[in-house]
Amino acid sequence: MVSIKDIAKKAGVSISTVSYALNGSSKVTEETSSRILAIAQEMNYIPNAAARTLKKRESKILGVFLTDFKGDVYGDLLDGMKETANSQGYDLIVCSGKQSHRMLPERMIDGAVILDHTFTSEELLEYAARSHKIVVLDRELKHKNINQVLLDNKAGATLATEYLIERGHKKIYIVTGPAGSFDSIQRMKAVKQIQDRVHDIEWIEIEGNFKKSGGEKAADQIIQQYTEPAAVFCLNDEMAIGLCDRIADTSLVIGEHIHLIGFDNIELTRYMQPRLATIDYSKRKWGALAAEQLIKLISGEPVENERIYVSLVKGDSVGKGAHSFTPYV
Amino acid sequence: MVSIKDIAKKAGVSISTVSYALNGSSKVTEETSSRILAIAQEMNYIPNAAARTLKKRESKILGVFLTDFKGDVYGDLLDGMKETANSQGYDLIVCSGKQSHRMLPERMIDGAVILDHTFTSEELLEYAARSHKIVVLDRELKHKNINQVLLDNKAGATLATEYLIERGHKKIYIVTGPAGSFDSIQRMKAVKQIQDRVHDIEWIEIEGNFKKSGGEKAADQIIQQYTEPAAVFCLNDEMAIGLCDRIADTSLVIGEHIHLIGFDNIELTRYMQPRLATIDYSKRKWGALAAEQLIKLISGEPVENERIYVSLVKGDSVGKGAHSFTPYV
DNA sequence: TTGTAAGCGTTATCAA
DNA sequence: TTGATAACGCTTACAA
Repeated sequence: MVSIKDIAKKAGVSISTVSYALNGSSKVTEETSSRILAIAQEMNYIPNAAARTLKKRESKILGVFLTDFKGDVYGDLLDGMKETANSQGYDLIVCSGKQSHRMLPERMIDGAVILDHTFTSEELLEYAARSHKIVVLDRELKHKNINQVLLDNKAGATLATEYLIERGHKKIYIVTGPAGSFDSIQRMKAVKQIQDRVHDIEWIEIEGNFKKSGGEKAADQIIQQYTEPAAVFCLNDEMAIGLCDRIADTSLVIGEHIHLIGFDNIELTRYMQPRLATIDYSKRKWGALAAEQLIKLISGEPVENERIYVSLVKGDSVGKGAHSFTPYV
Repeated sequence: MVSIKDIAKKAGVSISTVSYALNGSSKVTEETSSRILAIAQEMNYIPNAAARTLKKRESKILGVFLTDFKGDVYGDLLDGMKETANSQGYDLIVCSGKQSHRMLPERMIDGAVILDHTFTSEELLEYAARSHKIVVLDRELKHKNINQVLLDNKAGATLATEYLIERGHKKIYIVTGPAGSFDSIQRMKAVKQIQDRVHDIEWIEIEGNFKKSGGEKAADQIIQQYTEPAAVFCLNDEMAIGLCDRIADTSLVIGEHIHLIGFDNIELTRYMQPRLATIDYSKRKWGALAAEQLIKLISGEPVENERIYVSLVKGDSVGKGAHSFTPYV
């Protein structure tokens, strides 16, 4: 491995001169600088990241932490993050799993974006207390080293629920996320506000898990209880897909007997028959904003918590209900 | 930031004793060791990765490089890789984009898995020459520091093509990948072998790009030329999906007028109407094997190139052709 | 069993 | 404009 020491020897200068030349400092003459650069090139010199990180106390790397690599939500989110990070001179790495948490406290990365419930909030606060910079996408956390970029869950859940009501449905199932999930809790809050306001509707809550299996289990219950058309708000698309799968095995038809809306507008929903109604938001923007906030945090700029806006995507998975002649306004 | 120096001072021992204790060496007495450990705990000590990496000349991190984060193929592949890596004491990070290439030569990671055509083969050989360890998933490359874990593309393409022929189709479109793609070239080789063998079939090749847009463009051509039912082998599922999208806008029906098979068996195909016929392989196993081979390479164990086997997934996207009464055997 | 000290490859301060 | 030199935080001979 060739180091600046080797270059210095070959060029007949000191290592500090080499370092300056390599870093484009104006302290060395154009002449020596270009001579050193040429030698470095010739010797196939490549700097050592660990040494640089150790000395400079920064790696210029941002880490994103995901619960797993499977989620369909992530593609655009990560691309948005990468683009922003790269444009500001940072590299982005994606990590998953308990083992990888160490990257942050061990200072392998300069900051972290969290979309991963395997981090407890206490853990994150601990890192923040050690002055590590963090952007959370999946919870609320107040600390000067932590910034939030959250979905407008409440607006989304309100849009979805009101859409079902507007379409004349009077029996509405809500399939929730797993118990502790922030997104699920937020979305449920919005649903409950509507429940308090609108009284002529039968509400049935089913605990889900944000995974396909949760939708399948919910479907089983709904099928078993089926007496008349009903609407279902799955708090994410993946469960809606699981639910569809299971319904497809019966004589019930989505959009006719079961009226379904999801949340996330993942790619797959576009290919469902009928098209799944859902809540959309720009995943790319979400990622870009998260990276931007993190970099600001790192450079000590002041940051405000941010919010990602959502919109309703209509779809034939929600048909007209028996009571659509008395629309809710 | 608390370092072993601080611990040493507080414990009244030397830094080397602290280091030994922290690393569980049997060179220090149980007594001092536990005292040191307690102090470290109390001081919230966390080791510095850069320093350790610099000194030990290894990071215990494996990198995977992907062309982009969007691909639908990656979830299980990465999970398989992560699982194997973690079980062997390595962390896994996922990188994408030209900028991130430096991770390997700058020794941030101990080795790389490549599924990313933004790396040229020359570039990879250069890294290998610098003794960096690499596993390639998307090309053939011969070097003692490079190992291949490749799909059995030829077997897959043969299965797919023969399936179309068996079902009695006499006019077969092939939609290829982008010009330089290794997978595309390999798959085409298998197709061409069949072309040489089976003569009563009309073959039409369309250049694609392995993306949805390629399938859409191919569809346009096929629709325009349409006179009688035809079969199409899209060299990957994504193009098959794009093709379906476009066909859906016409009066032609998949499985009746257009008989379609893809390659990859991505998640989405299961939700298509009708089910897309395709070629399946275990993405999880692929990832696991890649990680395993990379770790062997790093530890200096001998490795052989590996192959991932594939199988045919039938689907109603391929109906019977007019000539199915004379099956090809 | 513990301590001393060298060194991993950089950056950066201070003198020359 | 350049050079000596001291860190950065850690591991690991070798000495005590």
